[in-house]
Amino acid sequence: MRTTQTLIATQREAPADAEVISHQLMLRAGLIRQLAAGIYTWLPLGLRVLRKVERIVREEMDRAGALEILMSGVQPAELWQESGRWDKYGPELLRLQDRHERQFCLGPTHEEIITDLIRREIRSYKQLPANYYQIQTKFRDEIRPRFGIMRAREFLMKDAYSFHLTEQSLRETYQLMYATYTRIFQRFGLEFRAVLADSGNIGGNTSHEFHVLADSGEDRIVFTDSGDFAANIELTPAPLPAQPRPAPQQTLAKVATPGLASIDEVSQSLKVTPAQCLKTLIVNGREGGLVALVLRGDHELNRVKAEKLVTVARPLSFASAARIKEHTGCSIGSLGPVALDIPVIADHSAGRLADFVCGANSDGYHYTGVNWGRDLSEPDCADLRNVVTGDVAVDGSGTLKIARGIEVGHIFQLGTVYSEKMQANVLDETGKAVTLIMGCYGIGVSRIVAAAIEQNNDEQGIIWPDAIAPYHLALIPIHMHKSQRLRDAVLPLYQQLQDAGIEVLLDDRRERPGVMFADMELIGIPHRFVFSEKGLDHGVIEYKGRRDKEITEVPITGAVAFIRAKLTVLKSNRYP
RNA sequence: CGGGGUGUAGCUCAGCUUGGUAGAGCACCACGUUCGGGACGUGGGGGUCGUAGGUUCAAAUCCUGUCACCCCGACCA
Repeated sequence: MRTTQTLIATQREAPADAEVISHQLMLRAGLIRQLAAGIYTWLPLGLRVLRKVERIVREEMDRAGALEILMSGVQPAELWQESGRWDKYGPELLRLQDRHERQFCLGPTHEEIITDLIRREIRSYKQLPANYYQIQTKFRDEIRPRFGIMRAREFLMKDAYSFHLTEQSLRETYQLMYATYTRIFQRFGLEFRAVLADSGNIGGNTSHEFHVLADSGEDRIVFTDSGDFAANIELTPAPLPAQPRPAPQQTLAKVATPGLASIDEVSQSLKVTPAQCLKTLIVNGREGGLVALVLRGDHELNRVKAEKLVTVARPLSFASAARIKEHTGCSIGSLGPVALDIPVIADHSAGRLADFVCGANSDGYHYTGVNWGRDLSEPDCADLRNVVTGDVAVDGSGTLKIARGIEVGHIFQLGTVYSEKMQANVLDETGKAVTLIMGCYGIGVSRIVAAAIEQNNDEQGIIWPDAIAPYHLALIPIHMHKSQRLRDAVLPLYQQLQDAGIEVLLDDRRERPGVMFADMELIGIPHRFVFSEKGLDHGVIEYKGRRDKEITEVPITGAVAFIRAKLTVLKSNRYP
C-alpha cells in the first residue's frame, strides 16, 4: 500500500478527553475516530489490526474444531424472558422496539440465542460435544464508557459456546479452549497470563481469565514464580497469620485525635504503624441491618470475599455516612469495633492483633492498647483482605507477586444455567432426555487492539508486534519525487517485497523525512527501510526495527531475504 | 444513576470576570525558499461561539432551560 492511496490520519495532539495511552495513540495514529460516547469508527489502518486479531482467533478456533456461525446483534425479548435475564440484566441491556411494538435488545452476549439454536438443531447425544463460535459486535450500555476502545459500549468479541452430555466432556473442551487461548495469545506476541477467576454472576464453577500484562491494567493478578499459582486478586486466598496473637501489654486508653480520620493520619499522629491500627468498614447487611468489617490498617478490603459472607448484602454496598452517624453517633473516620452493637467480622490478620489502635465511635477520639477478648469480645474471623506482595501462596508454591493486567479473555464452565431454563436437552443412549451441559469462552477482540498498545508503546507512539501490525514494513524513500534513481530502486523492491508475502507501506508522500519517520513510528510499523541517494551510491538501504536504537545497513539486493528473516510471523503464523 | 467539569475553526486552546468588528498555534490550500528527525516566508480557505429562549440599542460574554461530551464512584471482554 502507498501512503497516498490510504488514509494516513495522524495528528500531533490528542483530544483532551483521551485519558489512557492506548486511546490517545489510537486517535493520534488515525486508527479510530469517536462517533458517540463509547462508539467508534475504525479507520483503514485500525481495521487492518482488528482484522488480524480476528484472523488469528478464527484460525485457532477452527483448528480446535469449533464451528463458526454468525448470530444477529438484535435479539428478541422472548428468549431473554425465557432465561429470566430480561428483568435481571438492568439498563446495561439496550432495549428497543420495532414498528409492531415488539421488544428487542442489542445483544451484549449470546447465550440465549445459541441455546435456542442448539435445542432446535441438536437432538441426539451422537451430535455431541459441539462447540460453536462467532465473531460479532456486542453492545453493552455501560453506565460510563471510558478508556476508548478499552471499555467501549460497542465492541467486537469472539464468543464460543460448547454443549455436552457429561461433565467430563465439558472439562475436556474447557481444557482444549484453555490450550487454544494460550496459542492465540502467544501468536499475538503479547505478554499474557492465564489466571483462576471468579465466575461472577454468569454462574458456573470453574473459570479462567486471560490477561494482557500492562501497568495500566485495571485488574490485579497474583502469581508465584513457579507459576503453579495464578489467580485474579479477587479470589486469591490470603494465608492465615503464622504467629499466634501476642499477649496484651498495654492498657486500654482513649486518646483525643481531633480532626484525624484516615489510618495514615492517625498512625502518624500516634506514632504507630498502619499495621497496628484497625480500620472498620460498615456495609449493608443482607437482612437490611448493618455489618462491620474490620481489617488491619495496611490491608485492603476484597469485595468478592466480603460478598461471600452470608450476613453481607450482595452486591456489596457501603452504608451511607448518614446511616452510620445515626447508628453509631460518629462519622466514618472514628469507627471502631469496641462496644459496637452490630455484627463484627474481622479479617484473620486483624484478629491476630494485640494492643492495637482503633476508632472510639466518638468523633475526635481513638482507643490505643485495645485487645480482643479483654476490651471487646473475640471476633468472628474470615478472609476479607486482598493479598499483598510477599504473602505466601496457600498452595505452598512460594511467595506471591502481583501484576496489573487487562482482561482480554474469559472461559467458563457454565453448567446447566441456561439449558435448564430454556429446556435444551438431547436424548441419551437409553432414550432419556438429558439437560445439556454448557461451557462458554469469550475473547475481547477489539479490546486486544487497545491492550496491545497499552503494553507496547514509547514516546514516539505505538510499537506493534509483527503478528498484528497493520503493515509489517515501512518503506521511506527520501525525496523520491525528485529522484528517478530512487524511484528505480524503490518501486521494483516494493513489488518484490509484496510478492514475497510481506505487507509493505510505501511512504510516497512529498513529505520531508522527519514527517515520514514520525508518522511511521506513531503508527507503529515494526520494521522500516530508508532509501537515499547516498545509500544507493553504496548499494545499501537502511534498516531499523521499531525498538532498535541503531540503524543497520543492508545491501539492496539482499533486502527481501533480510526482512523475511526478521519476520518470524510469516512462517510460524501459517498452519496447513 | 449520584457528584464535579467542559462545550469557541479538523486538533490544542485564548477571549467571558467588566456585553460593543470572533482570535492564536498546529492542520488544510496556493506560490516561493528550504530538504536525512514533525522547515520558513507570503497570501488564502474555514467558526449558526453546542442548542432553545430571555435580558439589552447591542450577547461567545449576563440569566434560564436543554443537549452532548469528559472526569470521580457500583459492572465487564
